[in-house]
Amino acid sequence: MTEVIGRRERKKAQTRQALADAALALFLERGYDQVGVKEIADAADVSVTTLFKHFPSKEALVFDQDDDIEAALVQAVHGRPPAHTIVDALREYMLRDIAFGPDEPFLRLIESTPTLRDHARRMWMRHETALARAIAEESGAPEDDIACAALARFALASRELILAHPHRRRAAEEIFARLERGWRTE
Amino acid sequence: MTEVIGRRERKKAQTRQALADAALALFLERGYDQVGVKEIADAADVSVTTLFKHFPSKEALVFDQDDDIEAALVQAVHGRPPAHTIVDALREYMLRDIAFGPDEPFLRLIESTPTLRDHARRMWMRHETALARAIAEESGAPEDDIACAALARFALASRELILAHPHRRRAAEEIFARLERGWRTE
DNA sequence: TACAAAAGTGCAATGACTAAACTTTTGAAG
DNA sequence: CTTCAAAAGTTTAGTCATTGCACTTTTGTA
Repeated sequence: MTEVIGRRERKKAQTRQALADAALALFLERGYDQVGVKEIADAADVSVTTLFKHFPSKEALVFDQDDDIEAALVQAVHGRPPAHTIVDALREYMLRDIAFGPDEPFLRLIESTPTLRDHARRMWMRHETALARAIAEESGAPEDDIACAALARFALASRELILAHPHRRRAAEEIFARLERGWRTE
Repeated sequence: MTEVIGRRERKKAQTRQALADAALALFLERGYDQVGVKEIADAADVSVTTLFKHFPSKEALVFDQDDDIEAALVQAVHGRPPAHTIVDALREYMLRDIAFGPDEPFLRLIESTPTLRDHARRMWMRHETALARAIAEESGAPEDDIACAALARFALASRELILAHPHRRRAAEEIFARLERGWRTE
């Protein structure tokens, strides 16, 4: 019983992966709206019903690994180097995420599909409260402090802006420098 | 020919209004998801197809007068009192909008319906570029200046935050005071 | 081996939205 | 007052994502 993952879970993960892969390939090739769920299910050789057992929606097929992000985000704030401010930590997280993040064709797919754009935004904003709480803890403010909530929201909202900018590092530095000035505790 | 608006346009506006009214009444009574477009069309005594000629989507029925906002927003920045900074203008606009804005049951409807929440956010964010341009013009920055874009985005994004806060005026003042500090030109 | 849970299937339905072809209303020009 | 084209509306039939239901197959385990 050393290997907890049996054939069952492996197969499950396999079909899930097959679905995500098939979907992404088709989407990149012909565009999100030009591909039906039926086609994706066929390509992965499962039924449409099964597809929806693995993914709650068509959009979710594109954002395979939403999880982990929240933990990483909170960790970035709590585990930052001692010399760094909270805003520093947020800037560094964003830069790291963007560098190792998604490749260009993928970004273009999302950018050019309103539904996916929205879904991506939602995905990020879903972590807003968790991030706000982490910030509040670190700065000793009450849990529902409005300034902390605002900082969390603005930091997350800046992601899209940074991604859209030709020179991402510079954009991130500019934005977070201003946030730093506004949220500095003196 | 002094009155440019004929019976035609009046009738058109009438059906449009009838649809919006019927929709809102039904939504408030039974909830957004519990009302089908068919019902709304019936209540306004038109066909479903006609409904979609007037409104591009079911959600749009709730946000009847999206227009004007953008103009007001830009005007708030351009026409601000000489002593006011851009951030002052944005804060005042938000406070004014919230004060004279939508009533509580309406807000609760939107708040409690994910689809509508998203649509509202989209609605506001659609004015982001217009606002960013206005800010850039007023501060003499290049049209695509990243700091101006960020300020526009953050100001709009703060709306939801302020609305959710028990003491809205205080929340707005706190947030915009920090934006002021970050975006001050010295 | 036998059995229950999990994974998958097929089918029918719902509900938002669209296209196409057709009818009625209305504004305006002759 | 008639005529005519555009605008507003209707019907019908469809597409597409998503869900519920009843059923079969696979797989882990007692």
